Amino acid sequence: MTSSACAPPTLAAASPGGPSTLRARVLETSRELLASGGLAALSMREVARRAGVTHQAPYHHFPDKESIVAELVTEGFEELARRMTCANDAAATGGKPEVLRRAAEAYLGFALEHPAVFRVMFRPELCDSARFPRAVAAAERARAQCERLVRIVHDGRFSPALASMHWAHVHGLACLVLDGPLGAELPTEETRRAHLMEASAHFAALVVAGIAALDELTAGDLRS
Amino acid sequence: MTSSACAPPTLAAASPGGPSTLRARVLETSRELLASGGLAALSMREVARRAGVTHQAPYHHFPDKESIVAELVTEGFEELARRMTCANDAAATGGKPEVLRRAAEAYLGFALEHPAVFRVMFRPELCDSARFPRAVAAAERARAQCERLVRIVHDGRFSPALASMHWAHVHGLACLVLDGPLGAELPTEETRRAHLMEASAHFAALVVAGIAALDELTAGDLRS
DNA sequence: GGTCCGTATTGACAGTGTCAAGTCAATGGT
DNA sequence: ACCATTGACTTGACACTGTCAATACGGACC
Repeated sequence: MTSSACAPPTLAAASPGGPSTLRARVLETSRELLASGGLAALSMREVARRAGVTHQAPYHHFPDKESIVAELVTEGFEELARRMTCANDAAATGGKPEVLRRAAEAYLGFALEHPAVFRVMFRPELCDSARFPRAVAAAERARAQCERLVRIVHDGRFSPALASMHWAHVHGLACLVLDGPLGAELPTEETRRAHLMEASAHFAALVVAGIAALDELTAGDLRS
Repeated sequence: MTSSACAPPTLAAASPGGPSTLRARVLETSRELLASGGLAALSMREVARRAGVTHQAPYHHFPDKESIVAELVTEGFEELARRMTCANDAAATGGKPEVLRRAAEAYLGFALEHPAVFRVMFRPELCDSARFPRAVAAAERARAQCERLVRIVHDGRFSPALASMHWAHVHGLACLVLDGPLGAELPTEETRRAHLMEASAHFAALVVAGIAALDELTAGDLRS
């Protein structure tokens, strides 16, 4: 319905009939606990309990709790990067507002569909970057797509501050609706999506119009 | 240097020579622990230890840990609302870009100067809104200032989505620099502030130019 | 003087993450 | 065919957490 292009894998990857190895089951259960009760509910011992093993069994597949979280974070950033890449790949079709709309939909769609994972992805203290280079690499890939978007929308121009502006727009919207005051007022995922896309449309319209106006202005300066 | 107007109270309020009552000392110690080691370091027992009392003494002033966090969150939103009010009060002087700059400086300045409190303020699971109406009231006050800003910048026009767009801009920047990839690259508070204000200046310029351009356009439509 | 109440203490309980051994089955080399 | 090794898992412990319950102290008030 929303976007049929690109590969469609979800976050809970792999085995369809139910994971057989304990490692996979630990990850699966961790995802469930994280999604249902937040990070507070994700406990080593509860994971082991639900997996039907002793409280130490998971330690043979993950050295500590942080490693499980890091795995989920990595998966999250990979999926996010995938969605953003997918949105940017379609940039040839549609004008700048449409390009921005698709990028926002990718980012916000991920945040709305995987809120618990999204939250954990941006808590660096939970996932030491030195210990888990795969996670930062995946995050880097997502960020590269943000930079690509900037060049598309700003006619090849780029600056770190410009990239931050765009990233902050979608990221701020996601945070506000997940953990901010907006969350309480917009209970269902549909109303959230609608509100976020409306805010994002305002942003896109103003930015695109602003770019054109400022370009016109500097062009005028050069002409005079 | 930055802003001399309005009242200048910091977050660590009250008694100057060192708090005498245990309640005040608990709050003070909690602030320190939160600032130094994040929420993981804020433990009831550690607070009691540092205050030189038994592990149960703090319970006579706060029914549980959540109440301490809620108090810090409330203080945080009050200070944030104060800064935003202060910035908006100066809206008479300066054009729209300057108004937006001051608002961004208020929000981002608070986030940069009190990062640990800021983070906790946007974790609703830590501070049940039903139990702590004072916290939500303070948050509401901050939000009202955001709406005031929207009306100032958009010539009296207002919509929830527009407000979300503006709030998301500053909030997203703050989150990215505190917990996102920007945090790792911008180590000092000064470089962070500079980068954020540059990104915010881009936003202000594009939005203001965009508003003017879109107004021009609809005016043209009416004329034709 | 006696009573009450707010403050603080001591002790316990369940829960957590994690370390250290121990059990047991499969595997691979000689 | 035997034996050593390795990996997966269990059992048991430790330190730490938040919180409940019962207890002691000390001043205020009647």
